[in-house]
Amino acid sequence: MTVAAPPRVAAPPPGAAPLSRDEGEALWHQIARVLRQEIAAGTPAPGARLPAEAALATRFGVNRHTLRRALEALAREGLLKIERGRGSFVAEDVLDYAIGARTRFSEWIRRHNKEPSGRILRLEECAAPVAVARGLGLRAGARAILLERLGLADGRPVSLTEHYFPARLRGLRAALAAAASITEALRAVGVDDYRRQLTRVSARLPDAAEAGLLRIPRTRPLLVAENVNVDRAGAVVEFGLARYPTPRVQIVFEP
Amino acid sequence: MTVAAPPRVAAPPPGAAPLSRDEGEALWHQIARVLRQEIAAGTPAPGARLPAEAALATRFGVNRHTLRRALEALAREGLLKIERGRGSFVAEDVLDYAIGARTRFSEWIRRHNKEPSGRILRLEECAAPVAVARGLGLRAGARAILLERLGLADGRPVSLTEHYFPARLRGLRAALAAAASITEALRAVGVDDYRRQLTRVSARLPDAAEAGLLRIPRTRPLLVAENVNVDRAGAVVEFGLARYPTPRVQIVFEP
DNA sequence: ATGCATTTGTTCGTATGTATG
DNA sequence: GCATACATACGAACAAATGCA
Repeated sequence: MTVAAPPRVAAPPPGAAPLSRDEGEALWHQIARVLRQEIAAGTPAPGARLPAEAALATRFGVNRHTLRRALEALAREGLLKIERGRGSFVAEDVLDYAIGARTRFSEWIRRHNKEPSGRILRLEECAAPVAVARGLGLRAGARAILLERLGLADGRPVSLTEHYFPARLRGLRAALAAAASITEALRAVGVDDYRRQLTRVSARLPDAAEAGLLRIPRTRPLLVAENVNVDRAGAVVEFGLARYPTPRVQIVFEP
Repeated sequence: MTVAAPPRVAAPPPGAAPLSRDEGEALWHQIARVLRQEIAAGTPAPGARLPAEAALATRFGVNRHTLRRALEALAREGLLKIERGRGSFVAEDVLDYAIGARTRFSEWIRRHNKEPSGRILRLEECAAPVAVARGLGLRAGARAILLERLGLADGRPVSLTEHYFPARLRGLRAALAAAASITEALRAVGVDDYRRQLTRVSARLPDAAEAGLLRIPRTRPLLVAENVNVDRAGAVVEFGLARYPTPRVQIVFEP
């Protein structure tokens, strides 16, 4: 009675293991398992876009509905982010930056089981911009030492920081050039302890240079954190201006 | 774009008080004073773009150089932000949101000498999304009470918040509908004190609905703060998800 | 500014297999 | 055997958001 419709419309998967169409595991469940495995293996990488639903459906030889069920499941698990009109993206693995703790960059990165590295972009004496001078408690245009640095975790950029120091810290510039960390350089000029006094957080879109250095599109906001560090006596020793790419980095505050 | 009559270089000002060309106060100084007054009066509003320099020069009947001196002065004062190729903008008056303090919305706004108000957008029982359930310490899909609210300061939107409460707090939904504040509603169901346990801050671009409610362009990032509130015994009583428009709002951590 | 291509979201309809009573 | 309910799977078409030239 029924018209003999073609029962097998589906194309076989090209290279990978074929899906079982037996009565065992549902197709969408098998697909989710395969994708979950691939994401865990690192391809596609965090933040990367998956092929379009139509393409994936073709790859697995299923209808788009079936594939969508698999994606929805992964999105519910938090492994994917689906954005209408744009595509599906592998979730970023977020680096929590704990404010308040006396954390050095390398410690922060290592706590997330990643390898820290960095690159000094600038180290110079300059006139402090207005906002910086206010933070450092200097008059506008006063001399300051500026260190700009790109921080990486497993080779991926995660921070772009400007550190301003009052010029009264004699020898600091040379110490910064020689030392492996800011803490160490400060200790070399007699500041053996300091703490974060205040942090102000905002966000904005990156300019072309920032986007290039941090390897993000210009539509991805930066978290911008200004902070003031003081020594034990309460004197300001550093004004920091850190830019973090979202959503790779989050700032966490735990009183 | 062009105003009524730009025929001559030194046109008289159209509607406002004329500038004095005596040897008293410099023209650019008078112009700066007028603009300062207008900005203080609220038009143009914070964040708004000023007319182009050429248009302003015409309005005051002065050369563009003269006008630029006035704008530069205002920019140095921090009242304006001049962006090459884009225009001059009235500086946003930043609302510092102090994290860590036990701050209620109305207190926060009043501390900045503005009048707080708000609008409840949603008040309903729903299944907690994954991230929320994790924050509340519930299993995924558990029932929760959701309150979504738009916060305003002097009529301008400054926050868009979702508050999730565990359904175990019986009667809370009615209390929220009746009470003027969340603190009050919680007290009505027996939670007489709570504190912020953790705050996680990120940023992203707004979707169309968020941009509309907060009255910002879609290219202006939001600060997104997730926070967990616990009662005196340490039990979670609220999971909050707040979205603040930048740069109108900054988040400040002060340990 | 406008239109176009791409991509996800939604809603129809159809068919099949399994479990239940 | 039959009716029902439910999950699975496929097909087509359209709606809506996005990005780009």
